[in-house]
Amino acid sequence: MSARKQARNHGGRPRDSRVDDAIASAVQELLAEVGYMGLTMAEVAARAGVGKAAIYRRHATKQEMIFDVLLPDQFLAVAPDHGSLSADLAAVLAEIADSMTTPPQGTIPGLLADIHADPALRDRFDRKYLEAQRRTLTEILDRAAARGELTTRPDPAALNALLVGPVFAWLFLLSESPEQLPVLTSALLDAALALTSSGPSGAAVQAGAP
Amino acid sequence: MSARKQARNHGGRPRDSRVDDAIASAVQELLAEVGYMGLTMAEVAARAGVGKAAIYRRHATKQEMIFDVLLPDQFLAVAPDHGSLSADLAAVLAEIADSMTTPPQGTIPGLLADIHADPALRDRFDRKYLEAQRRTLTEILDRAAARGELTTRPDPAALNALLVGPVFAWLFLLSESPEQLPVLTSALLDAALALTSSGPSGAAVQAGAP
Amino acid sequence: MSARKQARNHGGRPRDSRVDDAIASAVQELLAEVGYMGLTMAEVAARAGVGKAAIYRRHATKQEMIFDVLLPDQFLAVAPDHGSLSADLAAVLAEIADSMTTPPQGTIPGLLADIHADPALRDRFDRKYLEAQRRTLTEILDRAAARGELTTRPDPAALNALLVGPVFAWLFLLSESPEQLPVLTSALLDAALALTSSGPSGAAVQAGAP
Amino acid sequence: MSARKQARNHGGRPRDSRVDDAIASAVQELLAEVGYMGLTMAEVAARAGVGKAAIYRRHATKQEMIFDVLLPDQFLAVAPDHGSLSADLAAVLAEIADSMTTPPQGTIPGLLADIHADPALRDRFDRKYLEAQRRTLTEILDRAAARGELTTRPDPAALNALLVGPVFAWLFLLSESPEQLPVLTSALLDAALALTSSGPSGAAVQAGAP
DNA sequence: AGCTAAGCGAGACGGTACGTCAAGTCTTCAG
DNA sequence: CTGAAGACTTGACGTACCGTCTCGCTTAGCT
Repeated sequence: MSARKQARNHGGRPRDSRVDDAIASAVQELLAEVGYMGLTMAEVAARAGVGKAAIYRRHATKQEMIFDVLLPDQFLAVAPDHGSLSADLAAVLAEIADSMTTPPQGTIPGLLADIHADPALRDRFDRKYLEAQRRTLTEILDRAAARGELTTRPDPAALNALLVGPVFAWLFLLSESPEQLPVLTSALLDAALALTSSGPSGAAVQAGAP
Repeated sequence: MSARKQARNHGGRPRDSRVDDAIASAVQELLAEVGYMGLTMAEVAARAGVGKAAIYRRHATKQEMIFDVLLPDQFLAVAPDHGSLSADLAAVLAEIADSMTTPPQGTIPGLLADIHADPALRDRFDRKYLEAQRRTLTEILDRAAARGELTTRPDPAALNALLVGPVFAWLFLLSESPEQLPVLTSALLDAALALTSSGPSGAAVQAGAP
Repeated sequence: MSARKQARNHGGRPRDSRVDDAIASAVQELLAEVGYMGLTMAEVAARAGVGKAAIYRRHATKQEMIFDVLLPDQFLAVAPDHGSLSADLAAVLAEIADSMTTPPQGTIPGLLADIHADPALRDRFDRKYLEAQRRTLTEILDRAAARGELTTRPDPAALNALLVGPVFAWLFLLSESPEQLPVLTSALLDAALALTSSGPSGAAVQAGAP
Repeated sequence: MSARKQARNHGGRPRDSRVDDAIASAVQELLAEVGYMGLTMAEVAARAGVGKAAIYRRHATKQEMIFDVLLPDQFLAVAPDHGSLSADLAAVLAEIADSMTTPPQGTIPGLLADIHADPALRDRFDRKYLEAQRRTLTEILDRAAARGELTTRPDPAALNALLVGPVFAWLFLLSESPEQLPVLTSALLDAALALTSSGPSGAAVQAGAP
């Protein structure tokens, strides 16, 4: 996935997959030790017991390297049927929370900034994540519609933002403790479900016109 | 607010306030032109027609400078009574959306990363923003309670995350267009209000046990 | 002489001449310790207690730095009258020998290679050295002609090559000991004077046609 | 001559002599195109249609490779009797001039620098060239002495330096045109012969004491 | 009015990381 | 074992930026 172009399986020494692993491990360790900004390519190379050239052969820039290492290839790729809309959304929410709490502390904001700074990275992020996420949510909504659980069908992007955003905000904007995440997620689930059972701003209209 | 220590009112030439303005303008312009990562102190100084020392006399680091320039001193500081919980939340939401769309494109993620990288900046962010935000939300909830609009009182942090998170996600995680923000905010308002009128996980329980 | 452009004596912090000296000393020391090829900019900077940028502000490349440091500004610039052609030539020869034995062992061949590899350096070498050398030799020949010491006026370039070449060859092609240089120079002086007192290839003609 | 160790004539595939030629040609071409410093092993291999390993199997280092390719195996090895000292020296001079003008422009200074930087190369240079050169010059002087052409027998090293040095200087120190070399060599021959017919510093003494 | 401390633009300074590139070694597959 | 291909480690290069310091000058405000 990170390989720029896997050499035509003809001549030449093949890439050593142990090098990929060593780089990934070194990045993970160093991110945990020195943080996102403190990470240097020289240190990654040294820690991995690898030359800098071997890194740049795999990742065009430091930012791409971190991106490749931190972001797992599968993300919200599967949407197993849990039997109800509520259970499906809870599963999605759990996976979102997981993907934001597993990387070393403080790397997500750095990564996000780099993604916004580099169009190439942004494209890759889009194709790798957002697409899968959109697909999964659509599937879940389709199933719920088939079950007759939906009064109204919410905008997929809005639902996506509603699920991902608060978790991100809890962790990185409000700096609330990850352990207290359940406080958020249970409330969040209610809120999300509310979107599926009432008119598309009905509450607001009612509340705004007493 | 940005002055590190206003000179002992004794002798010496006073700070030139035109310098502060020139720096702020240069930062704004350059952020728009070259992006967050492309900003250099030398260029800011040159654009502002100012020496680098004059900048560092006012801001301890590059990150602090951007922080000082981008973040307005007032943010959610006031919570005028709009007559109903729904209207109050709508106002808050509007202010949040505004604060995230006015800075030059792509600066918010960079700023957030820097805030997470520097404890000093994080402290300032906390005191300047989160505190005011918490206070404002509490006030609004108090008023709503007094009006009898609350069935249950939601966790303030969760409500905060629910309001701020989706807007942030819409703009910076999903890269949806700022013009389409109303699509999100109207749905979001419904969802937020849902938290105030039903049991703390009632919907989930009901949906989970048909 | 090495300064690229001495800042208009207007604003800005002036160059610190101690930095120039520190660089020159470091280069000299390191050339003696690790040789021409073993010299690295990082080590020069470290030894001089100076940032690399300070070096590159003064010298465009590593090669130029060595050139600037090794080649004294004055070389064969003066041609004091020693009273006779022979004495003048002996003085020139002594200065040539001196300029080739004072730099750290083995730096001259490296420097010469770099001069041939870089047109810019070649130009500077030309203007700085060859010109002065030509001028000086011409002067000496003029004086000798005025004294009536010249039967024939030799080609200046040929005389130049005849004086410089053997010393260079002795030291760097044949690797003979510098202490034995007098063995060469005394013979060389005879040979050079021979060019001034006989017809232009007269000896060859005589020898070739006995 | 260039092979490091010819494989034990035991089993295995024999060296392909076409590879040697391809390497030599590639080096010659590339030296002419990109110069001494611009030459890279990767490019040599590519141009020769050969793997880098095949080069290193034949030459221990880049410097040795160039040395092996540029320096012909025979150099001043033979000293055919031309009938007179003058003619013999003229022949030697011609061969010297030839050996310095045939390699691609500017490679000689680079090669010389490398020889001084690497003791192993220096040894090979010594044994391959200087020895043969000394032997040849001694032979010529012996013949001249037998013919009675020598008033005094000059130091062989000094004579060597006197012959080689000016040619080198003309081409690589003064950057005079190779076409004009005859201007130098004719004068040079006179000067060299002067050493053989007068006292070892007689002219200098005479000139110095009028 | 003069003194003085601080401000000011300019830019050199030490330091540190980046990404590139070359040398020489090693590893695969094919013959 | 030779050969081509190319990945590997090592380490220098030259660039860029940060935050500090130094220069010569200007500008208030206290005495």
